[in-house]
Amino acid sequence: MALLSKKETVEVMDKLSKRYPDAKCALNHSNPFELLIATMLSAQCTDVRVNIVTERLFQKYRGPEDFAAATAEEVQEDIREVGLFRSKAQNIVATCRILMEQYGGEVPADRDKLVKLPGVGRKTANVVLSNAFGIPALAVDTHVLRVSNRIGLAKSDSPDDTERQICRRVPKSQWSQAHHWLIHHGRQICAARKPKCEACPIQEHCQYFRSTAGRKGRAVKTS
DNA sequence: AACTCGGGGCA
DNA sequence: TGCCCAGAGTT
Repeated sequence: MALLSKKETVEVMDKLSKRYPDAKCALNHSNPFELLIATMLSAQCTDVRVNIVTERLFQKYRGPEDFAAATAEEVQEDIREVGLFRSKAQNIVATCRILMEQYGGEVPADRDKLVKLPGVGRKTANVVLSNAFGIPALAVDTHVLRVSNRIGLAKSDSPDDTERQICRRVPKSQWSQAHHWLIHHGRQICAARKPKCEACPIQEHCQYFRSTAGRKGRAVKTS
């Protein structure tokens, strides 16, 4: 099965953008520091209140200097309601102290430096690089991998290869948004287990849908 | 590449 | 309960 054509790719991105106009959610921070913290907080968190908690957090802590001066226990209490608060509070405080001590209170626009921060991995680093600094990086998680391969935006089990293939077809100006569209689509519609193909905006472009049409209800291997 | 830690959501 | 993550860190 061939990859999507350039023209089809443009149409798919257009439809996803119209379907998920607010897909950026909590990650819509142009400020690199707030984006970094918001991304760390929302990682592995499916609680929609994470957006509210994040905004509230930035009311209290204005910058890395405020987090660096706080205790992990204090921050933990501020983010308690969205879960995973223990390690996250520690990581946020530790990361901010490093920012203050080693990077002059600024978030480094460098992947190697970002992933050395406690609690910051490859995916968080890519989100910050692409969204806050406009640096070519597209974080490929399980959702992006699955959706991309189903619709023919990529054909690979490797996140790195998939990233390259997507970046080769999607205009650079859409990289950061494409990431959120694909993730959002993967959670809301193109789920691993029971994909809601009947509600899919890009159904006619999807190779997976064509290959499974008329076989609804049957267990389908998805990965 | 495979495994562990981690807390919540959901069937 | 068991299974699954808008991951990271370690081996």
